[in-house]
Amino acid sequence: MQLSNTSQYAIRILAYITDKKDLELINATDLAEALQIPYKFLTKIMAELVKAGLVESIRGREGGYKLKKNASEVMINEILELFNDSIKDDQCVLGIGFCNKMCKCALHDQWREPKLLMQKMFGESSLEDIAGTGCKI
Amino acid sequence: MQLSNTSQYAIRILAYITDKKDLELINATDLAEALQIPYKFLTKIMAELVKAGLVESIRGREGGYKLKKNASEVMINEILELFNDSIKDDQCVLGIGFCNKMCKCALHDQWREPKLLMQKMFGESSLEDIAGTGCKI
DNA sequence: TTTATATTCTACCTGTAAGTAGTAATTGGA
DNA sequence: TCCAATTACTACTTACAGGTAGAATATAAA
Repeated sequence: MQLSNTSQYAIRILAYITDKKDLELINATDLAEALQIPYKFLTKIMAELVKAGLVESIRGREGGYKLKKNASEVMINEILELFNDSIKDDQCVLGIGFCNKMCKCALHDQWREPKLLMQKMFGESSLEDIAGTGCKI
Repeated sequence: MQLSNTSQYAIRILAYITDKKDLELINATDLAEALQIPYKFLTKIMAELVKAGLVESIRGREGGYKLKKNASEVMINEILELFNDSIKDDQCVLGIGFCNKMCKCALHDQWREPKLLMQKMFGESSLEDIAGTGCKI
């Protein structure tokens, strides 16, 4: 009942970059240090974020990363979808692929409300919304 | 953002046994068939449920399984704990072991309410409560 | 006592997420 | 031009959940 490490890292990385938007570029070494994410694993995630168009990268000396989209337009859910971690409507707590309106699992109705809250949380929070809050790691 | 397959199977198995409590014993073959769980994997889970004291097993011909505790006294959460799948108070959506009151992650406050709902759902629903509801698989 | 039907135990296989290693490609500055 | 700093790419390793295989053990019935 947790997001994957990769998704959690990705959200934290993007929130951090958003928060530091006064800096033109942030490089992988600084990100890994600040967010306590293994450097090599971080660069792997960054490459996916670049490929997905969320982040722009500048290679070579003095290079680094910056947000490509407006932080207020990037919802958390968009990040989760990249890593197949978003909460689908037909996904249920005892589902394993079986659960639907015809054949409800035993916790189907109780699961509805927390699921909706989580979907709302991920669907309506933008990077800008979460960037300033709380600790950075 | 899902329970492990093992936990989901375990809950469904126990709910099914609860629902069939008029039968004295149910064997692994019937459970696997009825719940569409791979037989060998099911027997592995059953052995854990027996060891945990939730289920009693009778070996040999005409053997099988039955609930050992009263179905109204077994909360879903007790099952989840067996498979390290229960929702801990200090577990957070972006946590990875970091999140606490001193250093909140960016979604800490938004996570509170769905987490409480899930804890309530798992902590206050007994096998008896869920046994009759919905489809069996 | 033998046999068929059960659970139990130990070991293995498989797929995937997480993480690591090394090298290639790019680029600004000395 | 050359070097150092940077991202990108490819491949590998590790850990673990999920699942499988086969033999051991137990027991009721014939």
